[in-house]
Amino acid sequence: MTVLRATVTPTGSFAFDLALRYLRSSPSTIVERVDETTYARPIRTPNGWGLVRVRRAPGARPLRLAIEIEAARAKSVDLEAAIHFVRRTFQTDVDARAFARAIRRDPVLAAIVRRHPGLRPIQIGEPFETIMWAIIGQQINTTFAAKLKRALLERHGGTLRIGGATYRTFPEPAVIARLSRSDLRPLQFSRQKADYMVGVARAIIEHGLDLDALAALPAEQAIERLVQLPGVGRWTAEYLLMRGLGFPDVIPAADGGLRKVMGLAYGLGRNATEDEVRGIAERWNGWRSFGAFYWWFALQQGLVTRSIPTG
DNA sequence: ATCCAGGCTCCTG
DNA sequence: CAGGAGCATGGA
Repeated sequence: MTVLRATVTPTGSFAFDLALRYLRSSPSTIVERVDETTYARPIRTPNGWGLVRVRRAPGARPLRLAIEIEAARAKSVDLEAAIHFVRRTFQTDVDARAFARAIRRDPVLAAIVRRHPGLRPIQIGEPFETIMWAIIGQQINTTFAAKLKRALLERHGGTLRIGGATYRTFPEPAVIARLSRSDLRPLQFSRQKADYMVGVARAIIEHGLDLDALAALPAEQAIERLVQLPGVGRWTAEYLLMRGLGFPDVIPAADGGLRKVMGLAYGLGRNATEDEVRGIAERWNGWRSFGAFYWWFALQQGLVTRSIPTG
């Protein structure tokens, strides 16, 4: 059992406490263990599996993140992979000041950001976990979606044992690719969801679909490819780009939660339409993912109960 | 009870 | 090409 440590310095204002708060109330947080001070989860590295822990580095100003990775055997510990994972997950390398400048054009969003500076679109595990979560979450309420994800993890996930503790790892594409509809129906997945998930896993395993490689494409091209997969519509593709591939300027404008919270915040007196969400988000040009994430945060934290005054 | 959830596909007219 | 049913369950 070996532990290696490092620190990561985010560029600009970064609110680790807000990130933890979001994760603690998020239904997708199943693999992770998150408490008031620490984010922990198993990650797959080129050297093997390890457990990453992230905390605030004590006393550091400006804030730095203290990272450690622990593995069962010394040769499995991969500090570089852990650092990369943390930078990607918490989006520590983006220029947050440019975001702050950009959203001055929208006083409603700016009012939220002013009270909660330093939030960034947190990524969900590896891109495969993100797209599985997106498909799981299609149409159903988030409580039930969390139940399905937990069932998937417990039935088909792997296990990582470190120092007497046991952690579950999200099932890899090869595992899901070997399943069929009848394996997932008993876990309460609909036939469609089961087919979509197995189909995406098989596209990866059998047809060479490389989700990570999509990050190098322009957003519209990446979306165009993703929506060719059965069960992946525009919402799901945009969700993956924003929450799994680190695209800074993508918004799943059809999202029910966004339509609800933005309709309220912008004083429409009803849910915003997808077109209205896209229209408002044009004001965040270059940073739509950040804006969308702020509204999800606002929805989740109950920050918006009426139209937000902009005086 | 009825409607609708952090959608998508397939079918109809 | 717009509109609606069905999916599977649970919360409001």
